Amino acid sequence: MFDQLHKSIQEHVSLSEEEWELCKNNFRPKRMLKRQFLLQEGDVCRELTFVEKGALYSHSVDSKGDRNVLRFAFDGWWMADLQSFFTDTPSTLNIEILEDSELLVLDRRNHEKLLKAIPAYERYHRIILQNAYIAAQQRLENALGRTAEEKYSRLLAHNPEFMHRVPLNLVASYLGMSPETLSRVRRQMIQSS
Amino acid sequence: MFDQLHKSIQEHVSLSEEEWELCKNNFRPKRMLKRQFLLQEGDVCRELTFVEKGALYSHSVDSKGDRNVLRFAFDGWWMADLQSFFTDTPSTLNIEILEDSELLVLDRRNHEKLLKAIPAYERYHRIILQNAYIAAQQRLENALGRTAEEKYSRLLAHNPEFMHRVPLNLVASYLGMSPETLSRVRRQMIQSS
DNA sequence: GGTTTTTCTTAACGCATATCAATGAGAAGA
DNA sequence: TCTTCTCATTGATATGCGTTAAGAAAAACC
Repeated sequence: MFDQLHKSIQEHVSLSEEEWELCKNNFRPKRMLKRQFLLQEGDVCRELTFVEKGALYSHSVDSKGDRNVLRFAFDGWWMADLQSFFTDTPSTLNIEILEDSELLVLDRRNHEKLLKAIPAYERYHRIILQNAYIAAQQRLENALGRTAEEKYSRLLAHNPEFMHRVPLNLVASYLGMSPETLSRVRRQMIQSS
Repeated sequence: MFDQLHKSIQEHVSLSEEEWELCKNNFRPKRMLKRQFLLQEGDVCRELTFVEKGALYSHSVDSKGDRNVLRFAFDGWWMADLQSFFTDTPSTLNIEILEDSELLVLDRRNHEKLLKAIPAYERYHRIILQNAYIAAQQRLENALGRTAEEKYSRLLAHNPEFMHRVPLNLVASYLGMSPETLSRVRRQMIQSS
């Protein structure tokens, strides 16, 4: 039930047995089914979510009513709207379940309790934020000023797993292109190989 | 010389007098002039840079030889290629000085020393990474699937200071559009107001 | 197994934005 | 002051990608 979380933390820092007990007791397990919403636009994001098993994605809806996929999260990843979570303001995002999932959720009071109580827990969060920030920068680099084909190639190179677990129309939105364009790019790349 | 850094840290955490002394003694002041490069593509980014006063920007050069602006940094902001810094691998980015600047630089050994020695320093870094990550997510949200006019409007709403300190062609690149398009968008918005 | 729903592909057409080319306006430097 | 850069603007043309619409394929459901 807590395997992935334990693994994720141990990859970056080491916790004593007691610290780990304290830590995991603050999380609440939660199962959710495909198509359910973990967070709806307008609600405050009150919990950090760790994905033990499953798949989620966050998206915003723009003025034309189109979905824009912001990110995905799979086994061992975190998901939340940090902006809403830390400022206690309504979220502009939706978080939807893609595959039936086992989640671990942690509210802000418990998160802050752990940050204060366990220095290694704060270090763990610094490190994963560091990595998340680096990934976000690289995604920006790939999103700005690139052709549809380049974006798709880079996705294949860096996140091939997306193609197996996520419908193509969501991948297209994640890449900032229409499903039709992604389809055309894929055909061209298959033919010329 | 260390005013901005002191202010930035105090805004998020509190350091004792000794801790602050220890902290600041690990930074090295550095002056740089407009057009100089703080980091060149291919070199390893060996230092975190804090901008006491001035302006910088980072950019990558794509396959067609075009510059893509990744971000700017002004008084009180940090700048580095974290990917390169933490993995000790060659950077794909250039960091160039926009205005004559006073910088404070910190190498990795000293950074890690401070992280270990001063818990509040690690907390400070967790918090600014959190904020940087939130900003990066919002920038992605604004970059994907928006028209040129929407992108510019949102920049005016959220980062109006960019327009005063940065040439328009760099702003255009930051927004992922050509300078000509930015120019036209601006004209239309002036006329219709 | 068959029906319904969702996802994916394909083609025709149009538009937003890039590109190309030229001019103008400041700022920097001699 | 004059010259030289850099940066910004504008118009003409080209094009990549979105949009629309239809159908095919695959998955979900009964």
